Amino acid sequence: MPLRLFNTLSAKIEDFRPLQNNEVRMYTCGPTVYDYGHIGNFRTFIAVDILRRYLRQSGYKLRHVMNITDVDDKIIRNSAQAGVGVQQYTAKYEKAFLEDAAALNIEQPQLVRATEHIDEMADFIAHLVEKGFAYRTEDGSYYFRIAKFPAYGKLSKKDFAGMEDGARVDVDEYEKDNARDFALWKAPKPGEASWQSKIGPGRPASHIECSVMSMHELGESFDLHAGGEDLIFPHHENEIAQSESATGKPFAHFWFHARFLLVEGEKMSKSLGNFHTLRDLVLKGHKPSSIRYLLASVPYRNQLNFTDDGLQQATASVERLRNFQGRLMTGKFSEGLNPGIAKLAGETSDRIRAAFDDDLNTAQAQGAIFDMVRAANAAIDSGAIQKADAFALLTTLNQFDEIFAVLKDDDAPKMQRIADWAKAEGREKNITPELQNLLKSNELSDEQVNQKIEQMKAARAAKKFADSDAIRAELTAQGILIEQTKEGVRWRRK
RNA sequence: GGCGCGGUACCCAAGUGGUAAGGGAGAGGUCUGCAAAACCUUUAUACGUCGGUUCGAUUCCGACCCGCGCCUCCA
Repeated sequence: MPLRLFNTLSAKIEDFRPLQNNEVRMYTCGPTVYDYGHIGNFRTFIAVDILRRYLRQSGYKLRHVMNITDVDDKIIRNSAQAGVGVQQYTAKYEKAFLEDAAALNIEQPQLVRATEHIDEMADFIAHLVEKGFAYRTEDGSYYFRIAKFPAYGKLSKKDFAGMEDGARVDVDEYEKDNARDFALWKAPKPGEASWQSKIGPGRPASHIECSVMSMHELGESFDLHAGGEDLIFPHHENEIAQSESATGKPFAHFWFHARFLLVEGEKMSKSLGNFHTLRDLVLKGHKPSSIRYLLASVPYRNQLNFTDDGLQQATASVERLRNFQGRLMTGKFSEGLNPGIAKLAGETSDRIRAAFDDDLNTAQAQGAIFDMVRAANAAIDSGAIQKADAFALLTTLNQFDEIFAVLKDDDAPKMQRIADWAKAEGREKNITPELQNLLKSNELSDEQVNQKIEQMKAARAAKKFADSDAIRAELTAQGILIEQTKEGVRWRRK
């Protein structure tokens, strides 16, 4: 069964097949690096990451490009306020974004930057002017002439016939032929970053970079273009208009949009005080894996309500999966195979695949894996699991985690890095006791913990329970959770 | 105003024209020197309200109520 994906362009769920052979070419509208990334950003990028990972798991080769917008109005404004150059300003936030994405196990696509493609953009605009799709105004700005592209509105399902009334005309844009015409290139203004180019001095307007860079890297027609739902209009609509006018060919075939999330039931906004960057959340003591899991839990086209409670629940779910994995990896199983378990693992694997094939239904995939966890745990308890079974179960669990990417327990070092950043930035007051508690578990190395556990085991064997309890208490205080099970002592970092 | 999405148990959240996945939380239990953890079991006479279609609707249609999104910078 092929992957079926919702395509914003057709407004339908369609079979996804690459245009060329087995290679998927996709482009993501990446961040504008003017501030630290917030969880809304990361919901989108995690949705894309899930798509990306699943395409690879499905056997496709992948060419995935994402832009970094490193010049725009906000950047110019903020860097001026901060009193640093645009370059220096964006470098800082690009680095932060990439670190945060990595903390969330978001795989990094090939990156392209707007400021590194100024010449290509100027060429592209010149070409549009030649073909009559764009025009220059007296101040040296360039605009796209919407009247020349009748399909305008096909992505956002807007009908622009006779809809010019109500559109505001910016003071700076008094020379536009039509109020809906959008900027391709902005003439220089005093104090703003500006480039020399074959179409004159200035800087690229907000939509041009994605058209130019995506086609530059992926070709005039490519498979998939992704971003947040807010980009449908005007950003992606404008990209389509520019690109298809320039080439006369269909631009992206699939348009993938992630829905906005809510925070505590309301739209996330700075004024409501529910605006969370990833770093804020970590400083409050939330693990990156919990955040990723929660953001991945609700299928990308549904509204996701991001709450503190949800984060706790996600943490518990991840723990359960990790415990299950730990049981399988450390358990002592006899040689052999139980056909019932092999069947369970196989069926679960199919269910997971079917769930992702169904427009990336992550919630269904979770349902499948937890059904397996429950049945397999019961089987372990009853002694029905043998070595080959444990292996089969782990294989299915890994299949799940190749997409979800939450099993590996490396939260502590990631959180440590963010704590270190807070200190370096003079934000140590934002480091909560909750985070400090979690970081404690990072202080002991695996060897140190194992040593302590050997001491504890020895004390228990000698029935010196007071001694063993003392060691256990010490480890607990260090954030190390001890589990004494039939299969032996297991531990993990809290 | 235009276009669109959603309202499922205490919370989060899938899903289906034939009477409801999964997770969390609660309760009970197993294991254990104790504890913790882990594990198991259990928890919706019905899916916003009211009508309609149907042998049968939570699932289709209509109206209404409520929440949310886009139309303007925003992932």
